[in-house]
Amino acid sequence: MAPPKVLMVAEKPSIALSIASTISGGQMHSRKGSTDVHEFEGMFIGLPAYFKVTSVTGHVFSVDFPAKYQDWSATDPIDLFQAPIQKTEANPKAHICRHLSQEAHGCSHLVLWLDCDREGENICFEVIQCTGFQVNDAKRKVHRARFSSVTGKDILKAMNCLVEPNKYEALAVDARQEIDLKVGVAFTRFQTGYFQGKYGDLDSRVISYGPCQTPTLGFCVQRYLQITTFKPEKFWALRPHIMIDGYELQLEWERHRLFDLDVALMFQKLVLQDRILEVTDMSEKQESKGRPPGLNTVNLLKIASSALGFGPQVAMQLAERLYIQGFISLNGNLGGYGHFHVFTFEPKLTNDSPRLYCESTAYPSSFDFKGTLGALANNPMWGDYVQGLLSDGYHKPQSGTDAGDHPPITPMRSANEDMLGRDAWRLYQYVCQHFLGTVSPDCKYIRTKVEFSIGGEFFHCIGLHVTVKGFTSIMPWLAVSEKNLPQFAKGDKIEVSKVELFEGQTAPPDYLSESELISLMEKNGIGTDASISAHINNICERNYVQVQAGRKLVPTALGITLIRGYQCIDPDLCLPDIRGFIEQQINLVAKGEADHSCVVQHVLEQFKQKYSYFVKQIDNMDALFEAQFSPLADSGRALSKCGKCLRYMKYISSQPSRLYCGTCEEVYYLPQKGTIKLYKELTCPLDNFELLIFAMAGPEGKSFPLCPFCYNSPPFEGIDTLFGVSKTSSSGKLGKGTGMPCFLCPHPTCRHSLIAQGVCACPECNGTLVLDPISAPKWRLYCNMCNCLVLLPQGAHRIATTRERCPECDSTIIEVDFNKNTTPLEDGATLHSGCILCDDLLHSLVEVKHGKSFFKRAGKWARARGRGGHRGRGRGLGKMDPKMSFRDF
DNA sequence: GCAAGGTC
Repeated sequence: MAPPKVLMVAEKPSIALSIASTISGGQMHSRKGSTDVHEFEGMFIGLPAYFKVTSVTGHVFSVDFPAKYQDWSATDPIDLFQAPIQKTEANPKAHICRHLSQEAHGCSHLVLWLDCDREGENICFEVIQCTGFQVNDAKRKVHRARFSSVTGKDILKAMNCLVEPNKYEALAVDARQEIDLKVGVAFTRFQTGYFQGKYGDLDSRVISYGPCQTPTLGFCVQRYLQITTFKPEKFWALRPHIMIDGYELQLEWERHRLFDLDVALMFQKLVLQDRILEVTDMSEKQESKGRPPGLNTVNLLKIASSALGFGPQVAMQLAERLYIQGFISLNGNLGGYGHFHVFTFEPKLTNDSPRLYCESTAYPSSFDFKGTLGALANNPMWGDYVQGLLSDGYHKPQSGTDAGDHPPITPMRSANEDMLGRDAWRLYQYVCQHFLGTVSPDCKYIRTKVEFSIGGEFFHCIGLHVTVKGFTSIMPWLAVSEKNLPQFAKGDKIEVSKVELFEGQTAPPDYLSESELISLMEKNGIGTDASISAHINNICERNYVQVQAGRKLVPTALGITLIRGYQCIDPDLCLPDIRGFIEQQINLVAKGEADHSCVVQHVLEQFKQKYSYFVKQIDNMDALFEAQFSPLADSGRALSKCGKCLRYMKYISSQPSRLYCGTCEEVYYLPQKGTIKLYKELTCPLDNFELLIFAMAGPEGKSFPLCPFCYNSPPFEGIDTLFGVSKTSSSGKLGKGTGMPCFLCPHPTCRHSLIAQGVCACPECNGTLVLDPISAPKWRLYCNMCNCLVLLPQGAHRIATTRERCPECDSTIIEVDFNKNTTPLEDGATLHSGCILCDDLLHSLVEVKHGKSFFKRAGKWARARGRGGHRGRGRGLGKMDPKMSFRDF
């Protein structure tokens, strides 16, 4: 009998590789798939077995509303609270579900190696669903491996005590997903619709709300408000100076500072009257500054922002690259674990008692410090320092304090600036310095305090003398600065040289730094180490805050107005506790103390009430918007004439760009990310609106006419392809700015429709090549569906479509008026019409240019393709297969 | 066009 097959699934490919390497001892066969699969023979529960180890890439599924709730105008957001939700594949193109189902075929055991956190537990059940295993099936068993790090020791330990996946924890994640989706989307749709329908200069595509992003913004605005409401106060401080051996020394006042000038003056007078300082006490204390604990993701992001000037998103990208290239290990959810730990697993380092590491700043007991140090020993930058550590003995790092079950970020390989590039090098350098810091001695110094009295007042000065630099020699920015004091003796009497009355003023705090924000988010449980950067990025992209010099976060008028609005309607909405509340509720589910659907119902009911109240009170928030923003009617410049009232509409250029008819109070969205202008005062034959020309950005961006009304409300049935549909969205959702330009319009007689401007079938897809009407003198056709471009005879005076069709291939006959200096026609004739496929002259003058790649099939490309019976994607642009996309007419 | 969470 063949040995049983065991399928093991990890959360990401790198962990699958580590697990397979460990269990197989490196003796495995790997093959490609949606994700790699590693196969080998071994023992499972005491019997021979055939193993297959593969992975997912994070969540397999994500939640969303069904299609009927996707139309913003047709759905009242309050209905979303009770709406059904559905799970769809998070990345349909990756076919992870199919992959798992195929790999599971014929397997009698499933071992779940997903990360040991709540999200991982949830992914376990996603995997179970894809594989077709059942949790309580005695014949095909499901096992959960619980590992605290991806080290050889922990992997083998987990293999030997497999448990069951925890349904409660998975359900808690389901609950969070549903709550976040419903609350976020309901508030976002409502406030977007409300405020964008009234104001023209909000400059944000969407006025989003979310239980993470909004409190994040709240922190920034809170600081802003502290600054603007700050009242400076004057204060005074007495500063006596003494001269010793020609050096002047300034003493600090025990009272620090006073806010009353008269009182300060009185003390100054007392001191001046006495004139003699007496040394009343001297103390020396041995103090130390501890070496840092291991580096975790959040701290790396903070340092990257505050010391290196990299935003969290950039820092994550740099770190990921360094990880992939094997220069550093990563912890948290960033990139997983280095294989380093697996392959250099040394039993002799593990004589510590076995222990679970729950802190992401703590190193696993099996961490190979010697190996890691050895890897850095030849580096010219800090090689000497490393040699010193290796010969004098490195120190055991501090145990960390942060939660999470991942080992710290450490260097893996030596590198120099040339290998990494400037930015990555700076980050890598920090990782190395930090790692070396964690295994260096603490910094030790002696702190001397000398106390004085004069005129009944007390003063002091402090001296610092470093005895052991320790880790500060590799992290010099943390060094304790030496401060020498002259020799004093108790009872010494010294004459003051002057008694300054320093006048100062209290100052407001600075804007919140990104690094402070990250700390606040971490402290309040807003986001995770992997998502913190996304939330910060979010509030920047939505134009709520701007990152200014020194990575300070300055809220915009929009950000401030939103938060002030929540504060006056329902402050809970922007407080960090809102996340805490959700978290605490789903914790009950995770612990099995409350039923999943009861909790979801309960939490949603509360948010629904908050939502209703918010909608009811929106006037209060609107009063703040009114004071800050301009009504649509006052915004923008007059552009196209409305076909209903025949008055000019206003073009609102701030995103989302749109037209607003003040008389009809209607908004017409436009295609986004391009320029728009009037199209010669031409009008749409259907509704009389003035046509516009939209030009997409870039030299190859197509330009096309559109009718503002038709674009938003396609006039014919069966227009299932629209312009501007998000390509990344699986459900083909419609959004602002999607619509029907003239090149998709099937109007039979309009000069600008697909019928009039279409020339022939696109060689790349099912679309139609249409004439770009304003492309002169670089005349071209573009596909109305994909990005295929065809260059027409260059420099022609005019190129236009005619109403005639080619008798051979049914393409539209085009008419070309060549420039008389460059005309290819005999006798200087300039006018020529024909089919671009069948007319030899025209055909020789066209080139296909598709995206960045440029190709031309030796002048006969179209025919060759047709005649050869080539069955590629779509139909060829050939005379044997010439059907146009308007064949339906 | 919308949330937050994985990871690529």
